[in-house]
Amino acid sequence: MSGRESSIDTIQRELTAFARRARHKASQLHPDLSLVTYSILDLMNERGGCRAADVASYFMLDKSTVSRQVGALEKLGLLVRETDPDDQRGQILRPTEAGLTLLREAAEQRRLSFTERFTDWDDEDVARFADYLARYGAAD
Amino acid sequence: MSGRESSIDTIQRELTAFARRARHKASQLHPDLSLVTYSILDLMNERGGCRAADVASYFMLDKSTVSRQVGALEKLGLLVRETDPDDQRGQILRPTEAGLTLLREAAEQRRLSFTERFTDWDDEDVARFADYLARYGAAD
DNA sequence: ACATGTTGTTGCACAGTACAACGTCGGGCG
DNA sequence: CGCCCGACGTTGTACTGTGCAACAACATGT
Repeated sequence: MSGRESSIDTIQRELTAFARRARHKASQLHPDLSLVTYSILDLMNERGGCRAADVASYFMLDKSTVSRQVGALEKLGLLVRETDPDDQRGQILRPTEAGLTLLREAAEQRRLSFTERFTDWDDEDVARFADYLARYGAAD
Repeated sequence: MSGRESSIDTIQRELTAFARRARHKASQLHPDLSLVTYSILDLMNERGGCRAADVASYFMLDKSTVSRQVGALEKLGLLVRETDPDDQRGQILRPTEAGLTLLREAAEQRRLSFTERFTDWDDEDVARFADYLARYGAAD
């Protein structure tokens, strides 16, 4: 197996292992926000409001799943939905203040944890790693 | 926010997004092997046989979860368990021939898919990306 | 105006997971 | 040696996340 192939194998394996651990770590990091709900809130926030269909396609989730998650988040008062004035079928999702606060806290927790594990990396390596991941993710 | 911090943010976000999509993609790639069972088989294979406790700690799973997954894999004839001669409590898990075959096929599917998305990366970048991921994963 | 497609909701079923209680075995300490 | 504690795995129970299918409401093009 060539060097390139074995590198690709490593990438595959490491990313898979990461995925397998992610749920557990997310629940450790911010117990009141699951990996899914965190991701959804985060996307809504970054996009400045978005529709359920966007969330579904971005995370490759069924729309029914998103519908329920959104319902749960709304019940918790973390987001609001407004019917899209331009399209009465759709609705626009936005985090509430409470949602934003929770999101910020969770992000802070995550950042602490991530920062800690990069202590022995120098800046250039961190930057390059981020670039590679972004490049990889962009094609997802 | 410093460049380093924003890089760490990117890493965080990309890894999380990846994790959210992983299950779906795994089921696309090899429908008869879930992300979990694939990972477990793969670990057993790479370690040349291992105990359930190893799997649990490696993937941060509860031992009951592992026990059930292993049970399922055994029922499918993909692995065998032998009681550890050195410690009658434990058991050593090994993929069967059928398990190895399935694993090889799945790995091939994955490799194709991964290879495809790295077509426009040059060798050095792929190698460095792999190194970074391995380094990251080692601290997990 | 009607057929077709898009957006979200609901009913149903199932996989994956955790936690707790338990049986079994191994190892250290009196 | 005999006991107790700890490690390994299994089973019962409950919950979350997920997908698929059927549906309702709205939009769009002909």
